[in-house]
Amino acid sequence: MTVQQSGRRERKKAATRQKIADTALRLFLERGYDAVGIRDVAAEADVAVTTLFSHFASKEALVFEQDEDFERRLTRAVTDRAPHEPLVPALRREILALVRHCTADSAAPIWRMIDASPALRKYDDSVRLRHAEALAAAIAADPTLTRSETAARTLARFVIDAYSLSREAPDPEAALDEIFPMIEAAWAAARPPHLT
Amino acid sequence: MTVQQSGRRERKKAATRQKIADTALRLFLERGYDAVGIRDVAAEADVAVTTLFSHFASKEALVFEQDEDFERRLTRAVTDRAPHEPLVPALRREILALVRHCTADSAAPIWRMIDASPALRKYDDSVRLRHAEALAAAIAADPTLTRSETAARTLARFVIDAYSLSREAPDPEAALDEIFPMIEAAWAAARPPHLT
DNA sequence: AACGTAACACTAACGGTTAGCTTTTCCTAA
DNA sequence: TTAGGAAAAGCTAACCGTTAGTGTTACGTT
Repeated sequence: MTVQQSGRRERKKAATRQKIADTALRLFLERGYDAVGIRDVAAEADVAVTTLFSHFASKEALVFEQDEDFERRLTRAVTDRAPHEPLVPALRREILALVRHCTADSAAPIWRMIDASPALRKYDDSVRLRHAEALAAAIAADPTLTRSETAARTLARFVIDAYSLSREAPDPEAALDEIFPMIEAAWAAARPPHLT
Repeated sequence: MTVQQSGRRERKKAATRQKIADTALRLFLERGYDAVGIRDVAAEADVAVTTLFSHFASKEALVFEQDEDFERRLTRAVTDRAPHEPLVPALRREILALVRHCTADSAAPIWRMIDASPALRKYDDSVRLRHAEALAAAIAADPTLTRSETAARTLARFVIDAYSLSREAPDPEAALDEIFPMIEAAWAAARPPHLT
């Protein structure tokens, strides 16, 4: 049983992970994602290739280092909202915040790089689907919502679609203004679950 | 200028492509997707590895050989529907047909294989997104639909979501019965485009 | 102080994919 | 009919992400 660690080990591990991520992002932005190899990143971060892969599951994952934050924020928008606050407006607020975060000037070079690389775009797609599943689980777990599993999953997909479509739109916030009324209507039309 | 070919070349090319696809699918189903290498497929189909990759962009593409059919059927459901037939019911009919096609017993082993392989699932996700874009373009091009570009893209995503969610559901057709009323409501709530 | 183990390193390989180049096969225009 | 052009296919050799196998170091515990 491992209990009560002083923390040096954990801190060193976190530092290694961060150094790898920082180095990777810097090299990718300097030379382009495709022009930088895993061996380059490992050498520049002064770690072994195997160490790099013990911290990140793939080369693409180096770019999406903080996607767990994204997922947590989404599910918390469901679970931590004020009592009796309607679901969809809460999700809309969170998606708006996330879209603003992604379209901020500081994040622009990263997203330009992602858009330029088919591998990264594909990875982003699959990440979004994972987030949709997590969101669906959070929605389905809310006892105040009397909707079926299928409706929960559907709403989750639609909300993630809103995020993705908004990011791609020329005017992201205007796109959200257009998409979320559609989602509201869809959610209102969702049937309650069958009681068997 | 190249014009008027007898067709032997094209037929041979199509035959080679088909032989590769058939061999690949057979080997994948016999031994498992991960257990069969590209070199195995090429050898068994009696072609060079480079030839294989001149017909298929990736190993995963071997499994999704006919995804262009899928895309064509979707866009035609929009463009070839009866005059003044409402859009969403037409799409619903087509999605239902496609879901039935995928969940038929004959297709079951293939989809079991896809579900078992993360690489194939990921590829399927990206294929669906491509189809959503094609569908969005078809919807946006219909002059009888007075909706914005964003609304068209949103509807396309929702429809593709319906397909994907339905395929994964325990009762696919019941899922469609639940999801499409939501899509109807969303489409009804979509704003007409701004006239500038 | 000694042991267990998590983190990291090293080498070598595997498997998908591509570049570079040659050969074969088909089409067409003289 | 044939010569020339080009598409299709072939071969070799490599690139690059990723992993297996096997130590080694550094930390935490007993």
